[in-house]
Amino acid sequence: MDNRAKLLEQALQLFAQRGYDAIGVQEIVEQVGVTKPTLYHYFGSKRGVLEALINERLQPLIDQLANATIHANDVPASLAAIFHVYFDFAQAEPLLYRMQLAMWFSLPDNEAFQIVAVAAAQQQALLESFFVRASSFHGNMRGRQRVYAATLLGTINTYIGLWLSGAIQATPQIIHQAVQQFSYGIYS
Amino acid sequence: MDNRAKLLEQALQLFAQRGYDAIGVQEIVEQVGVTKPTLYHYFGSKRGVLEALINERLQPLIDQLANATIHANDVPASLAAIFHVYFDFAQAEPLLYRMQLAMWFSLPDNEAFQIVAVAAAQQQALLESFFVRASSFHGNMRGRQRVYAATLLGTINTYIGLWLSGAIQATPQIIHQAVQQFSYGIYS
DNA sequence: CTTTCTCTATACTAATCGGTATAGAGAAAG
DNA sequence: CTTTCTCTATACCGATTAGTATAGAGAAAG
Repeated sequence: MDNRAKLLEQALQLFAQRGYDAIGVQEIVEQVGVTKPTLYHYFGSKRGVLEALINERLQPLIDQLANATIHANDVPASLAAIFHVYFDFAQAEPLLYRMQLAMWFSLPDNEAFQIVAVAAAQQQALLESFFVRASSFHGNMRGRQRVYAATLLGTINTYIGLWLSGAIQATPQIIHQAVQQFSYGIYS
Repeated sequence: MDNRAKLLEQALQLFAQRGYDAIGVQEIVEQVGVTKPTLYHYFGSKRGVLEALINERLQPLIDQLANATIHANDVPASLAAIFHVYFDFAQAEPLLYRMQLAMWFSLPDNEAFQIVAVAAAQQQALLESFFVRASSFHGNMRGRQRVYAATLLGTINTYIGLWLSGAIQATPQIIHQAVQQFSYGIYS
């Protein structure tokens, strides 16, 4: 593992543990065993470190979400697929997901929020366009894409939060229940 | 308004805008027009400022929640009351609620999280004991208080998030829908 | 053999961080 | 009139912040 990858990994560990603002560049390079110019060579700034982390490691989630939202003819099946994408990703990258979640809930004027907001907007857009297309099959969805997308993400994150804290397991039954719970808000 | 109240109010504005870690003590006192020893006289530390904010301004939420969770014989009515407590409080103190929410989602080793965690644990405890008492009327709830409390808070925060962002209004119909959506995860 | 390019260390900057020692101003109490 | 208590300012503390100027080591290319 080269220094660039080591720095990225260590930054993730620290950001996910104490938060972006609470971590100094010095602490990252010390734990890797290099010095600051090395970090600034690869990433240019502290912000650049987080941007690289988000762009490189969160991209698979976006890609798989794009895949899961292509078809909108079988809404319940697509919803299950979407839940699976998030659960699988959170299980594969728990630290990254926790960090991204914390930053998404951090405040609008915060630097970390602004960086994560780009990736969050992509997810929101994919989900909204899915609901727009689904509305050609379910008339009562029309014009509610934004609320649906946000509620869906809220439900997903509630369950992932429960899983991350060890309160539930990520069984197919639980995922099914989460889908059902969200669906109740749609079809009613 | 005395200096203590001014400092508290300005700290809330800044914490809710850019986050606890991103704000320095200097910035708070400058915007109030006093100097650091004044702040340290009243609060002892930066941490003390946030603690005062949480203890004094978040207490009404805890109190009203305690009220709404006393009776557990009519579960749907109590759930509606709980949702109302949160919605009313978020409407009365939008900045405080946003800040508390961001800190609750910040990471466990973060200082702000540890301060908010106390108040969050009180809410969690009130909700859990409500579900425990409700289980004497609904047998299938037994042993699931923790998951129910977390899911309920997740649903509430999803809807409050939607309201804070202007995507929905806080109508009785919306609150009813939120209660129904959460209930689906319980009774099934 | 020389030049060029990539990477990394030493040593530094100005600014800011949370926090404090000291002192004084003003009101209250004796 | 004096003492005491509450509050606030000046001026400072050592530590840390993000970021950089300079230089050198080592490999690759000519």
